[in-house]
Parts: sequence; C-alpha cells; structure tokens
Amino acid sequence: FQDRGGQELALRPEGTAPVCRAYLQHGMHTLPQPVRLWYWTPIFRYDRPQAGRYRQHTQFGAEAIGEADAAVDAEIIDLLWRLYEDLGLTGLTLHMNSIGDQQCRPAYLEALRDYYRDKLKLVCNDCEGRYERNPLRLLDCKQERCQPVIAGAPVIVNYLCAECARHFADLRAYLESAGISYVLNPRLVRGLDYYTRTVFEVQPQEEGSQSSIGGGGRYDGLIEQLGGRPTPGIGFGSGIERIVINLKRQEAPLPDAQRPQVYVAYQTPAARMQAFRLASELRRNGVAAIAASGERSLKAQMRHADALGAAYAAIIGERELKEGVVALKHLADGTQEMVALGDVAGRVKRGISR
RNA sequence: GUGGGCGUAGCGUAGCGGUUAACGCGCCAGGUUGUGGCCCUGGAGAUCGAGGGUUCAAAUCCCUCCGUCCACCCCA
Repeated sequence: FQDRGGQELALRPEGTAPVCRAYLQHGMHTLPQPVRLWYWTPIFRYDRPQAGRYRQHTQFGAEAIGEADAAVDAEIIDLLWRLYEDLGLTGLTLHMNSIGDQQCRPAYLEALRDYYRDKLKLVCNDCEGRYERNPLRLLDCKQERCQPVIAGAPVIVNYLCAECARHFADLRAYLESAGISYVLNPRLVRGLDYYTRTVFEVQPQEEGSQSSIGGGGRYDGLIEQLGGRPTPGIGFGSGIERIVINLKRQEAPLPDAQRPQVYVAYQTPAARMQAFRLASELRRNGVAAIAASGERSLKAQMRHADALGAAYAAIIGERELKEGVVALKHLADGTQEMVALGDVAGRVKRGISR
C-alpha cells in the first residue's frame, strides 16, 4: 500500500521468506547445514478482523535450511508437536500431505484440470478462476457446492514421482517411530505457493475456518527463487494468539505469575535504608526481592506483601536495626524467626523449616 | 469486500430523556500501642469513544466519524 507520502510500503505477511532472505544475506550457506533458525514476530493481514483473525498477530516459527532429508521434516514437525504438548493443548490433529515437486506436480495439475473441465458449471465463481490461475487451491475451497466435486477429484499422492513418494514414505516412517499420529489429508494444500512435497497443518477440535493453529511445509525452490543456489528448506509457523485462544478454551493451566520471594518491610523511617540495601543484596544473590516504598504503615506493607504473593516478609524495626537482624516471616503459615542480615538469602533458599 | 453487535472510573457492568452518573472487583487509608490473608469503615478515580444535531432538559433520541467485537467472505 502507499503511505501519505506516496511511498510503497509492505507489512510482513509471513515469516519463512524473510528467514530465507536472512540466510542469503548473511551467507549462512557457509555454516554447517542444515541451519536451524527460529523467529517470533508480528505478522499482518489486510482482512476484516474477527475471532482468531487479526490485522496484526504474532507468529512463532522454526526453519531448517540446507537439507532435503525427510528426517529434518520429521524433526520440525516433532518440534511443533512437542511444543503444543508441553503447553498442555489437547485434542489436536496433525494433517499431512505431499504436494509433489516440479517433476511430478505438472502431471497432477493436468489430471486435476481434466477432471474439472466438464464440472466448471457446478463449482463456485472463485473456483472457476482458480481452474486457470491456481488449480491446486481448488481442493481447498470451503463452498458447499464445491464439496462433492472435490470429493471425487484425483488425489495427488497417487501422482507423486518416485523421489517424492519415497520422501513422503520416509517422513511417515519417522513420524510413526516418534509416536506422532497424523491424518493423511489429500486436500491439504496451504495458502502459499512456494511449498513442495511436505505440507502439514495442526488443527484443534473446534470447527471453523480460523481453526488452524500452526502449519508449514517444505520449500525446496524458495531460496533459489530469492536469488540463491538451489537449497532445500522446511519449517513451521504457528499463531501465538490462536494458541492462546485454545489454551483458554481448554482452560489449560498457565504458569504462575512472577512473584517476589521476599518483601522487605520497615517499621521506622530509620530502617528504610537498611531495607533497601537488603533487597538489593538479595537480588544480587538470585532471590527475587522487593523493598517496601513510600510512607505506608507496617500494616499496609504487610498487606502489600500479601497482595504481591511474596513467600516471605523480612521485617526491619528498631530492634532488628540495632542488632543487625531481620524478622523473617513465612507468609503461608505465619511462622517467624530472627535471621542475621547476611543469612537471609541462604535461609530463604533453604526454606524456613528446619 | 458484505452484514450485524458494542463503546459509561484501571477491569467487569447498571442506568436508556429529567436532581450532585450507580454497583462489584481492584487501588489507597483507617479499625490504638511493631505484622498480611477474612471482615468492617472511609477515600481517590468517569471530558458517559469523538464531533454535530433534536429538546426547556441527553450517558440516554438522530446523523457522521473513530475504535472494538462477531459472522459471511477471503486467506501471502
């Protein structure tokens, strides 16, 4: 689009091509291959926003560039699958397909066109256009009237050349050996045109056009297309917001928010400096600590400590100040003991119970 | 691109033509003598999305714009 000054601007629409650009720009072909990279970045779409579809969203992705072996396809899929598993997402389905390469795809597209030729009046307007422009995407149409036609269409995996068929078989064997189950989906083609061979998509149980939470595939021609030598690549991208939607939907447990271990409270203005110094000392020793601030009463400070979810309150009053100790209170059970200033970090790390 | 819903304190909402805009959560302060969680009391905090119009009177009705959400559609 053009900005107000008439300059031509683009907002990044996906992550793979930029990573390939970086691979070329920084001469990563000199590194041990394949090069494994990841990204986390805002992504933009010029669509009307709705549930799970935003003008700006965040994508996390990983790419392995410089190796054609199906083992790397399996590694990338394994990585994505394990990530979802670790997050606690359940009920996901991995859809898999192979869409061939330069060698075998033309023959399939020919067969697909042959099949559609006498059915063009049965399908929707968009599909009429796709027939000429991008026949693979005929398989992806969501229109009701096109479904019966799609159901009878030739299946691409039956048209793969020997190399592509071998690659796909290898990938499936790797996935099975890793205990990752998947569904063969001969209609899976994805929205980007650079894919070759492997394509995959992960979908939650919920129906809907916005359902896919992640996917990817192999792009063995892309680097060359961007000006490099022929270099294979495989990767995935996953939408953070859609992951969050599904985590919420499933009420998956989230990690606790960061809480201070120790809240340092003071009883008198004279102890404020000591409190500050102790908190600083604790932080330096790897203990998350916060010193009270302002003119709050001790009671208010204790409330504050509780509201912040601190594990301990270290209280410094006149007596403690004089003796170089703190009253260390374990907030969960209310037990309290005197601890020398220098021993607070150790005592907290050990736990207050002996 | 098409259609629809909604915009009121930090958050969630009520009020839908007529006194100083209400409630819950949160926040802050008190509840006597050095200490939290529950409870009680008090307080701060709102150009009622913006602009224009109707009316004696508008958060409440009308118009325009902006934002946001949802569906269709699309999905570099």
